[in-house]
Amino acid sequence: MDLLPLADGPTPERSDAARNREALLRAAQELVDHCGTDGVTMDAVAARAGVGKGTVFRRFDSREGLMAALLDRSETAWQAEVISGPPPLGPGAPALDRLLAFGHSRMELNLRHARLIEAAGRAGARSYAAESFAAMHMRYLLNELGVRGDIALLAAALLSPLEAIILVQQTQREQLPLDRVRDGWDDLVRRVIRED
Amino acid sequence: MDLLPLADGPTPERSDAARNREALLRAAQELVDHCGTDGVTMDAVAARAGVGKGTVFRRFDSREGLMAALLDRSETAWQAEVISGPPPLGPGAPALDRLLAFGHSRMELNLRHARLIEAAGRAGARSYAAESFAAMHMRYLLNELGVRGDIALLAAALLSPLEAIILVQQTQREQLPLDRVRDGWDDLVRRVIRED
DNA sequence: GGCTGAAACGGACCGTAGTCCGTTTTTATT
DNA sequence: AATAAAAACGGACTACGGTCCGTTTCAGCC
Repeated sequence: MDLLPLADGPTPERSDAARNREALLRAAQELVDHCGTDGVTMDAVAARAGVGKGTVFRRFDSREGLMAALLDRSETAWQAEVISGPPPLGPGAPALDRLLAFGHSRMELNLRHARLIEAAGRAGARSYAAESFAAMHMRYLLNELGVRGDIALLAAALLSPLEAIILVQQTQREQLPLDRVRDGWDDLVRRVIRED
Repeated sequence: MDLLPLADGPTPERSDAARNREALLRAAQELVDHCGTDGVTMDAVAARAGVGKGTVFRRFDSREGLMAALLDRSETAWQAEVISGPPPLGPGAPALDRLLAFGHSRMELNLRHARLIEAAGRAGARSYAAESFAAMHMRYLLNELGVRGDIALLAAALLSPLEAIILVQQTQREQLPLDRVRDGWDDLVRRVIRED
């Protein structure tokens, strides 16, 4: 028999490629921290990582892809909290409490990374995609609550107002206090899930 | 006494400026029609309108601003329908019927202009801004329905799922039938407005 | 170690958004 | 009609995202 592993998916990354990916992410993060999102030019990232510009594009496809990769780190950490962190965000609390905590937490996360999310454009569309973790978890919680109806669309409806672009509009341009926005979302949730 | 008119706002536009604005909008629209949104480069628009590139930026600030100006025309037509068109979108129908018609109509509009809206970026943020016509009308209808609570936020919550970026995700990437998305929104509305 | 093919690299190059400033046009005034 | 200030114009110029392709490096095999 041969030693080919059974479908290990796409070819594993070559060592220099992996090294450069790390260096590039590092460099990009540092640029975000020191110079803000606008300071993250592809040339600057390449230079700081000590590689050629072509390499940046080879690894991340586009500036948006690079931004999305940056986002992905905090997204992963957040997912871990939802899956196995302390309640009420993590498991152990009643479903409604978890749902509200989920929304509040998502709200904070999206606001904190608003500029990065914007810069990631469509590549940063990680909330509202049905296959996204956030959408799946939202559907799960709605199910737990015994909500009837088109769960997928209800989940999307509850996630939409948590999108960074909406929250920035409300809290920054319209100067609504975050508390009020949060309470408004809670109210929305209660209206959506209540029985007749 | 002097003849200064009482605050006629910002200086009126000079004749050549007005002429060029028209020519530019025309040129941009033609480029959208013939070459798609991507074909609308600032150089192409300037060339087709027979003016210099600097003029395009002077009139519209940025590519996003130009796209937003294009959008503004259909937006205005739509507003006219809502304000004075035939029911149920226009006045004369029961508030709930108007609200549902409003959502369906907005959904179609946003989907039809999805690419333009994306290209307009933040300048195309005409739906979810509280001062926007759509938000104001939504608040008005919710009031008519006697809905209690934070009307401004409820309006935003009902408008968010109608954003082009969400609808494109649902109908194109996830291949949900438009009917289903529409029904989902109707369901959301009924849940939100119903009394306890 | 040496070979080989595939993968990765790098940086010159291209297209486009946006800026800048010297020149031209408009409009109000006399 | 002449004049002058303000506004608008135009196109060369810059910076950045993205591509291309000749060169280099890696990994598996003898």
